[in-house]
Amino acid sequence: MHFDIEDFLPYLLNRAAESSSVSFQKIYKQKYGMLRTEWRVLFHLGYYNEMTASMICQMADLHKTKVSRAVSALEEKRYIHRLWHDDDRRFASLSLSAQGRVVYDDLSALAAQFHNDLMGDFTKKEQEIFMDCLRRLRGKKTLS
Amino acid sequence: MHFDIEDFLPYLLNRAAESSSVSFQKIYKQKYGMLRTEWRVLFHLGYYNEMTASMICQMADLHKTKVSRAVSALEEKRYIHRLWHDDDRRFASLSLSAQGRVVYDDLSALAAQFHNDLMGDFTKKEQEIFMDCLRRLRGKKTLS
DNA sequence: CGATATTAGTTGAAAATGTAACTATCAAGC
DNA sequence: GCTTGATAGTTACATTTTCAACTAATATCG
Repeated sequence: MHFDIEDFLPYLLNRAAESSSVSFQKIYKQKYGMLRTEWRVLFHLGYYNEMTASMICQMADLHKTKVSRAVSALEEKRYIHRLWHDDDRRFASLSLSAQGRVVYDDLSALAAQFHNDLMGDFTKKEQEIFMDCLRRLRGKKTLS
Repeated sequence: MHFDIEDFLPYLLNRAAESSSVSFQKIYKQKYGMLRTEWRVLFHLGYYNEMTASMICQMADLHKTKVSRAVSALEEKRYIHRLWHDDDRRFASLSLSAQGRVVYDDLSALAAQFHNDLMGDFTKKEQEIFMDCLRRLRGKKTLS
């Protein structure tokens, strides 16, 4: 079976992912001193309003230690609140603070714009297929 | 402008990239004790036969310190040779050793199979568009 | 030729990540 | 109620990565 380096999917995906992430990273890093994982947690909270850390782990495909550290960092920046449940004191509801909401509103607008810029070159049809492939790919594990 | 979390391209790309890379990583890690960057350098050398470190940096979108360390690791594993140029002693030609070639042949065959498994669900048309989008995306920098 | 600038690659320290072990809380079975 | 097992989240330590400073060799320009 022939191996073509420029077509190897994990490689192509990684380069495209890195390329797009690094450009957008500059924004949240410069403006708000956030790391990639922090931005990821922040936008989940901004979008879904209230989640526990483990919900974020599941939805965002992040390891719990990464989330734990991002949550601490975001709390220190005063971007989120953490409310420990009274009925089950193992877990806490996480939600954006007023300040965190401002940051989210700003960044999510920029993100939307960034997304559209990236997609701008593609036709509607291409966009659909592209996104669809990406979604179907995620979570797929082969050669197990 | 609306921000939809499940459609945000860098996020989708990252998850798809991570998901596919992590699965394949198990293979070269278990069989040959290689890191991701080492596998990346190895398959460039296997494919292009002879390159300098800085050529690899460019082509593979890797930072020179990462490549430098990967090259040292691969040399220690006896998978590559390093030949310092006589006419310009700043740089060295890197190439696979016989043993490295065996490893490359094995892994590239598995990689090709892995790639096909990943792509298996997509139609020919989808595959084309998908790959094309990925290639066009790479290197694109927006919001500068 | 000699000073300065570039380029290839390496190294060390700091930051981030991954892994495994840990605490604390709750659930289930007896 | 007590033991055993699961779950939420944190912490410690080892591994990787990043960033900036470095060496060494060559190129440029007076």
